[in-house]
Amino acid sequence: MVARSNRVTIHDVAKAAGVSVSTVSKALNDTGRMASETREKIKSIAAEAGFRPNALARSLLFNRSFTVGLLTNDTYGRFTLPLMSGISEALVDHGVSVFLCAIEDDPALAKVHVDAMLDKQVDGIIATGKRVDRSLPVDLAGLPVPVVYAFTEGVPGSVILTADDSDGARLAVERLRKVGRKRIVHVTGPDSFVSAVERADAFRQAVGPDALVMHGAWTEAWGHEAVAMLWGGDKPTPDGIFCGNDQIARGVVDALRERGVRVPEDVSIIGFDNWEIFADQTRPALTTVDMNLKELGRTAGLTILDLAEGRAVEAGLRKLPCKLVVRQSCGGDREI
Amino acid sequence: MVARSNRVTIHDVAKAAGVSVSTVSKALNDTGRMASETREKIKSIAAEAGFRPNALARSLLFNRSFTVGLLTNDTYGRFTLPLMSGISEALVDHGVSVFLCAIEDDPALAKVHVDAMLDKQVDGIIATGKRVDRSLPVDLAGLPVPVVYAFTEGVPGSVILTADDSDGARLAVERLRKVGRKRIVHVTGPDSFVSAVERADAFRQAVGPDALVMHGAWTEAWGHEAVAMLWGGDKPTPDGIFCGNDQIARGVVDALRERGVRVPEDVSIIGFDNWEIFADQTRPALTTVDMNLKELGRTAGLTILDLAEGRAVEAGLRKLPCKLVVRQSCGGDREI
DNA sequence: TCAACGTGAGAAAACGTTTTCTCATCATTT
DNA sequence: AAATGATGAGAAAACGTTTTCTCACGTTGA
Repeated sequence: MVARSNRVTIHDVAKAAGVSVSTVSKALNDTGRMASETREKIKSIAAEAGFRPNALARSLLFNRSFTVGLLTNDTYGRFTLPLMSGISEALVDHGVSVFLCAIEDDPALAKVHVDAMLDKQVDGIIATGKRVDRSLPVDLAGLPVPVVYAFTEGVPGSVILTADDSDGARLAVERLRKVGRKRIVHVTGPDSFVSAVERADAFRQAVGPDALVMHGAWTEAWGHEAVAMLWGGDKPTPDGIFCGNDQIARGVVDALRERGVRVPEDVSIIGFDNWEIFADQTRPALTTVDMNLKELGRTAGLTILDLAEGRAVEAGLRKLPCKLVVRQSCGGDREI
Repeated sequence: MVARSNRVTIHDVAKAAGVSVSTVSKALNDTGRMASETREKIKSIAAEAGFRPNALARSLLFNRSFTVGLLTNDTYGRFTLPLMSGISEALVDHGVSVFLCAIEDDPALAKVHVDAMLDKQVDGIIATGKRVDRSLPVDLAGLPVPVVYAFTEGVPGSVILTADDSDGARLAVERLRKVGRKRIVHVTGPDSFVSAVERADAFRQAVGPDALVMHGAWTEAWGHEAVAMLWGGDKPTPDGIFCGNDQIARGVVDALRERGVRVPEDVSIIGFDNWEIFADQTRPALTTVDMNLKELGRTAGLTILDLAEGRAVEAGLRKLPCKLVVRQSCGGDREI
């Protein structure tokens, strides 16, 4: 047929132990009946030979590949990597490995990857992306394996996991209040993003009816611009700014410094995302909302496992809480 | 044994077509002898039934899983993601999927993942990391599958792929010269990094014996600090700065702006890494050296495939050329 | 008319496991 | 002494493919 490798199989162990393969299998799996002496002998011979069962053969038998696919169009990895990390962490204990497929918004490529995963009999597929209000360029409904959507739009009736944006906004406002801020504004991304809108709504709810929300791009430049607008007029300037992401926050902090406004003494800043490369490098380092993506990944992994093993899982959208990561940009970080 | 799935197998097709499984197999693979009429009929029946061969079964037979493992300790994904993207792109045409395993510098975790990959009969393993002069916390020598090291330290005698740091430095200096710069300095990371040293050496080679190289941290803060040092004394200030990464470059650009020094009119800046989130967001946007990590990934993928299929591959360190990505921070970007 | 040959298609083995079933042996009970 | 039961271990089937071998049948040539 084809060149055989030299890996040691259960047959080799059987031969070495002078027993049948069935006996070896039962010995190693602690099943069946046999003299405990035989069992131990076989175990030691197998260990010595470095025998490890071929997972492919077991998969074929059990119809379980102990493999899941992670499909993403987030080429940057901004959201995918923490998620992946959580998934992997949750599943490695169960002997499950993860196929990562980056599909770059290309429907044809997506289909190729999905088919390849299906052919390899993945136990399930986790779909993720870079926005919760956009779906991947491929239809995952009606697949012969379970699907979980994490941080991306999913079809109705499916399991969808996402971060609770409202919770994140509440956390931020709560903190700003706690450090004594009264005039709080929200500088965030475009209102075409559901996330931005949800946070803005929760922000208004928490701050009050006349709360100011400024929509713009998700960029540092918009942070600068927003500061120019806020400090440029003759209205009273804010003493607390909740930013829609860490890049905007970075822009805001830099712009304030250029104006001689002190952060956090004069104004408290809170970001969103906890993208460490920004949050940590900004001076002062950003206090920011963390979406707990790793935890989200862990949940996604365990959910797909439940599904794969036939346990019932409640369908629908499930929002996981955020957490606040306290650094210096908001103040109050020493009080603890 | 276990719950069977309802996937359509070759047996189902055979039954539907009223022939034997061997005939179906030969029909679909265009092998063997049979009436072309039979062949076509079987093909159409298979297509209609949506038959796709179970890759697990083929793998078992061929001793090839069409699967490779990517092992990384770069949790950030700064280097791993472009690499992964290239690997995947190169291999998807060959029906090969990629297991991604993030091992976070944990030897035990690494071993677990490697064992899991081996059990699943991966055709090869690609190791990668965050530095070319550090190795992963696991010994990959003597594995029963081929290993390729990409952007991480590998054992002697193995295949090691990395970016050509010297080439990158030469590219940068060449460009600075081309836009007319005479007093060029290099602000880079710690000299404990082989990459930093290699680039520094190539820089000196290109600029001349009295070239100034400043080692510091890989941070924006160091960029600021370096500018303070360069502009703080009474020596002539440089008119071109080659930075060791984009974060330093960002710091340098910001510090210069604060001093009223114009970029690129007065001073040309070139970064390293082409980390778009920095390079693109800096004002002016950074001209920077790109290590071609995606191409490196592609090469790594094809190499592991060669190895897996028994083709000879020359062992040793192979350095792939960099490329310069021209934006605005160096000037000369309109001349083209 | 008979041998040689070509053609179409199926049977069976193989890949490496696990599990069910069967069976031989030996000890215990009547 | 014969029947029963417990114990230890192996044979075989199964998972879904591919490939080699075999064979029946029909055609061609002498």
